[in-house]
Amino acid sequence: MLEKTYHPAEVEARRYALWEASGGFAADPASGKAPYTIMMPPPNVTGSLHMGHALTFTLQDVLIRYHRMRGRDALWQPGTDHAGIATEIVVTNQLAEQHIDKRALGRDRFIERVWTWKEQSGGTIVNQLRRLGASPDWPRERFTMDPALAAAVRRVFVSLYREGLIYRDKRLVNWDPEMHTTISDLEVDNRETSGTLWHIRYPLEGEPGRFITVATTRPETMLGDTAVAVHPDDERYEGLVGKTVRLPLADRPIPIIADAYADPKTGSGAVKITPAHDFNDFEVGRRHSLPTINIFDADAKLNEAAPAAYRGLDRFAARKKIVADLESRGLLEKAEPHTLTIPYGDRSGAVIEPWLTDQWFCDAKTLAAPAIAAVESGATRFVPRQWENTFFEWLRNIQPWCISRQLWWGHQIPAWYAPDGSVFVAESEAAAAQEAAAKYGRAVALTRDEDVLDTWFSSALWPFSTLGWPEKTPELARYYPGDVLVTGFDIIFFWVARMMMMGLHFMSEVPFRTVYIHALVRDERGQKMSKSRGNIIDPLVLIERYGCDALRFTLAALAVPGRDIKLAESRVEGYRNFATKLWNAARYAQMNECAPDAGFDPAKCRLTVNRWIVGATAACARAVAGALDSFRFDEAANALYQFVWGSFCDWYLEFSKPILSGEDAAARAETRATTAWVLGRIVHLLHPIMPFITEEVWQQLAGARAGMLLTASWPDLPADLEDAEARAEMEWVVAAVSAIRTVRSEMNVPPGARPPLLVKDADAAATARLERHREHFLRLARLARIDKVEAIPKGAVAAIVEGTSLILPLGDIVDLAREKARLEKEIGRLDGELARIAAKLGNPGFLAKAKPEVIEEQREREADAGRDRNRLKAAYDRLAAV
RNA sequence: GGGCGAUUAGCUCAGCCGGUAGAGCAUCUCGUUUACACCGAGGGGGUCGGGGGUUCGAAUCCCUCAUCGCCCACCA
Repeated sequence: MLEKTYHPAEVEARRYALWEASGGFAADPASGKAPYTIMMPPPNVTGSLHMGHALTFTLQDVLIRYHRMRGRDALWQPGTDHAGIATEIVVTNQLAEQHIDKRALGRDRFIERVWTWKEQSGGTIVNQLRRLGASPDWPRERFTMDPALAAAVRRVFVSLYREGLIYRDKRLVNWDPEMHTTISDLEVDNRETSGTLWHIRYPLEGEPGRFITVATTRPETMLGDTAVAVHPDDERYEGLVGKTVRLPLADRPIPIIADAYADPKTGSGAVKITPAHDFNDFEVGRRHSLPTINIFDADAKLNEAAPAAYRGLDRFAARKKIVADLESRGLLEKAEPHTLTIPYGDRSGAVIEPWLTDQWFCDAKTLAAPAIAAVESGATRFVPRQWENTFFEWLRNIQPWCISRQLWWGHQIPAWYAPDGSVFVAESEAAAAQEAAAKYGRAVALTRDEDVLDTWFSSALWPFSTLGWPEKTPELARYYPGDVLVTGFDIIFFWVARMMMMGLHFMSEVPFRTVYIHALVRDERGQKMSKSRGNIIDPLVLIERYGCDALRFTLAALAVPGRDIKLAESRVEGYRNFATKLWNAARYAQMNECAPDAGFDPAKCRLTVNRWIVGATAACARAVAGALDSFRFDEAANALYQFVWGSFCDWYLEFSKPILSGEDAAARAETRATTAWVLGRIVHLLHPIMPFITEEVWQQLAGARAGMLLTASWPDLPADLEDAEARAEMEWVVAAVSAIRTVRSEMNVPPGARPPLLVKDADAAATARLERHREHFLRLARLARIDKVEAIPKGAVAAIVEGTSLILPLGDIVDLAREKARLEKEIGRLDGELARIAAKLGNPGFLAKAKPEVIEEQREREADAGRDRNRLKAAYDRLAAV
């Protein structure tokens, strides 16, 4: 017997353990079924579940459960990411709390610490995924630093290096002076800030008293200036080009050059050029073969290239001092407020410094071309489609990808240097040594490159490295390419684009056919959830409060394509109520001995209600499958909600009551079997979204022999179960009952009173229907506190007038005055409608241009309204005569 | 500076290949009916952001303005 209330926590723990132990999550390469693959975006190994995870993993789990039920060999490949910089920051901070300095500890011992931390906390996120009901193939779980995945990384690196697609170069990079590492353009967070624009006078050499004024937001970088640029067409500076200025403070001569980069409309029109510390200036410097003077060290403190007075100062302290010194020398023309964007490291929060260093780069432009082509050709398609533009936009303007990081935690770059600086890139030290020996004719001492690779380099390989690549495994042949990638738009660049590039390059095939991009989860006011705002909703708290199924259903119902999700807790509560409703419906079925009957054939039902609910179930199944096939999780959820609550519970179960307590044994049996059958279909259809409660209900109703829903078959119901006749009849009854209820509430019947209700002017068909469903009418009418429902044939008006209460066909009232007023109003409304329709039908434009069926529809509407109007007028006249 | 999205009932949102405005929550009224008060029945509440256009007809298509949000960008 089902308990009186549903206890999510207990059921979830028990059911999950049974599922996992059953092996039902596992893909089976030997099954002979068509594969269906989803690569799980690996969460950070040290992370914990937030609402974004809850959304993305719920949607993935819905898809994987659905397709598993549809008979596919479903592989949901799980795993975690080592998250280089994020993890290194966490562990470094932990060490700092224990007053341990990372550098003092040394590389090897630091990495040991990280592995220890990973062992301790690495299980958190995967266990939280279990709380969410996720059903990936756990035994296949991978970690981006697994030996096999590390081998794949080395193979890819070496291979791209030999093709010339990975190279070492000295360029300006984004340098994080706190973490002491480079980061890629994508990891830079540009924030608008209010600052100051300083106008500085640079004295012209040999012309005392003459200056050229430059404007800058970063005066400290002037110490690295190697030119001043003006626009070639700028008349103000005609004649100055080619002259020399004396760079203040540094006291160096630098040339005035002409370059179109200088915008006459901006600042003073003359711009200082600091090739070593500004991306634009770097380009200008290249064009004019200017020297680059690097004035910062790795901490972004001024180095020995700066005048002695500034050496060792932090860049911000130096700025203050330089501004003060310029002012005291009368070289500061003015300082004005100015908004500018300042680059921050998205992980460390430090202000990023453009810095000239040797780094490893990946030729993203070359790799991007096939990725662009694949989306253009439709080999991979985005849902919603509009994200393809975002994808194209970025890939078409892609810059070289800086892949080296000066971190310790990550895949160390497989490059070794000989004493003369020659580099040997190989998959192992032995192989590098061999190459070196071949070159020098003797063994030489090699030192390995200290740097590690960008985290996203290894995650870019995820779709094939997890399947065993570069080995030719059966899994690789079977599960690549994946069917769908589910992820948020925020990592289209970081991850999706790079998987496309690597997948196409190494597998000659896209990594996935469809990319489903979901929105961000925000709070109910539309704010992004963040720790600093304090508006984080913890999915685990919601799970504890309302149950996992309620949370999953909420996320599915709110997953409207292309729109952010504003999560209101009241929604979760509402769907918790929905779960309770389902539970109680199951209890009702159980109390009434509605047991599943293997011999039940839904096509053979005789009672109208049963034929109707069978058809409605089939329609619901069709709607849910159609919605899930097109990633409309919201439509699937809503179709189920409406059907279960609106059709099954509100109408069907109420209808079943008089039958089940009635005399007709055959009708009782059929209704019991139908109820059990429909409930069975419901838990199947609902299972992908609400796995726990459906499994529990199914197991308790059908018994263990029936097998788990997890591995059950999707109920594809034949369309011919949808019985138009039964549906029409039920629609009539539903409309009739609704009308009766309305009437009752409009009659102002005192509380507690149970008036009779007379259905007036009933024609033969209506009378027959009312008789056929008499018990149902009575039962449902009693819900409206009405005890007697009678049909009164046409013409029996006198009886009505003497009666206590009555209604017109499907719902009008009776107290004479009220009734007259109501009729007047209704007739007026119909007159208005008739006038509008007549105007329409008298409009030549309408007749000429509207579709024939629309015109026909208007004619029918006119005829209906006309009939209604005449009937009401007749009724009114009769009432008026009384 | 470019691009994208949003603006519909008090709140959160559907509807948008044009044809009489919908749901959930909230609110109000009624209700001890043998699954469920995490319930049932019913009601009130919207000139679909403003303006213009196309059309017989626009929440739905086009233009424009306003407000909000996001992404990208090298502007001193």
